[in-house]
Amino acid sequence: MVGTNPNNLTELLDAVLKINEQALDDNDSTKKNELQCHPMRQALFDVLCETKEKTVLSVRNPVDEAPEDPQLMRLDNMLVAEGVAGPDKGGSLGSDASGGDQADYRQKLHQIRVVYNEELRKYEEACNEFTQHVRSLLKDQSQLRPIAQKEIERMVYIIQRKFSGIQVQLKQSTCEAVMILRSRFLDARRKRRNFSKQATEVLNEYFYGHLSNPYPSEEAKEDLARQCNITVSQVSNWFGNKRIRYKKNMAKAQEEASLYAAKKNAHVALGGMAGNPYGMLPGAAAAAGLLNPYGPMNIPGQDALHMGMPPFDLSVYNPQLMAAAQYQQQMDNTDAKP
DNA sequence: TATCATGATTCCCA
DNA sequence: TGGGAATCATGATA
Repeated sequence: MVGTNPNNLTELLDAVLKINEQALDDNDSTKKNELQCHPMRQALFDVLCETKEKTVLSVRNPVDEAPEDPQLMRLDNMLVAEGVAGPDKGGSLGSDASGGDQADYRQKLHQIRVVYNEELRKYEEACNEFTQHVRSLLKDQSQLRPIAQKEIERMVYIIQRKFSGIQVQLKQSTCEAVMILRSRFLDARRKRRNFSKQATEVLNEYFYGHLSNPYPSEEAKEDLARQCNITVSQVSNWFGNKRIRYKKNMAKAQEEASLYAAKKNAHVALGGMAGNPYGMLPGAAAAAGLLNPYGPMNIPGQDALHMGMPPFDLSVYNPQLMAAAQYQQQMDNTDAKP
C-alpha cells in the first residue's frame, strides 16, 4: 500500500471531484494542470489502481492462464513440415509423382506460401498497429483515470489473444489449402499416362534381351529409369506387368519378341559385332530379321517367313533365342504345376 | 461408346 | 521384401 497523508488525500479527492463536477474539458486547461501537478496526484493514482486491481481485475487474470496453444503449435508444425512456413523446401510428393506433376505441385505450393506469408505479414502489422494504438490510448487515459502499466499490459495481452484467433484461422485455412492441393496431386498419381514410345522401346528391348531372366537388378532398374525418364518403381511395375502379361498371352508376346529380336539383329547386322550384347554372328543376325527368332516355339506365320530359307535353328547362335526358349520352357513347367 | 491396352495398386506368399 | 496375380482406372482407338 502506498504511504499517504490522509489529509492531503482528501484534499486531492476534493479537487478531483470538483474538477469532475465542472465537466473537465479541453478548455479547462488550468484545472487540468492543477490536477496534474498536484503533489498527491501520484499517491492517489496508486491507491486507486491498487483498489481497482483488487476488486475488478483479480476476477480475471488471463496472463496467468496462458499455456501455449496446442492447436497453434500443431498448425505451425504442419506448415513447417509441408514447406509453407520456415525455410522454402520446394515441396515434395515423394518418388512416385512424375516430374511434371512435381513441378506443378511445387509451383502451387509456392503460391500458397507466398499468400500465407503475405497474409501473416499483414496480420502482424495490424496486430502491432492496433496494440500500439491501444497502448497510447490507455496511456492517455491514465492521465485521467487509474490505469496501471500492468493493466495496459494485460489489455495488450487480451488483444494479442484475439489476434491470435485470427492467426489460427489463417493457419488453418492454409493447412486446408495444402491438404486439398496434396490430395489432388496424390489422386493425379493414379491418373495413368502412357510412357513415351521411346521408353517402352527401351524397356521392351531389355525385357526381350533378358528373357531367360527378366528380373533387372536394382542397378539395371535405375539405369532403365534414367534412360526412360521414369522412376525405379515405375520400372518395377512395368516389369511386373510385363512378365505376367507375357505369360498370359504368350502367342502375342512372342510376336512382339520376334519383332524386337529382328530389330536388334538388324541393328547388329548393320553395325557388326561391336556393341552386340547378345554375341550373335553377323550373318545369322541378318537372317534373324527374316526368320522367327524363337525357333522352337509356335509362331503364327512362321512357315511363310521360312519360305525359301534353309531350315536351321538360329537360337544355336543367338543366346537371346535360347533364352526365349528357356523362358518358354520355364513357363510351361510353371503352368504344368498343379 | 465399347473395347482393348497399360500403368498403378493391393493382397498374398515364399 | 520382391514377385505373382488380380483388379482398378484411365488412355487410346475403332
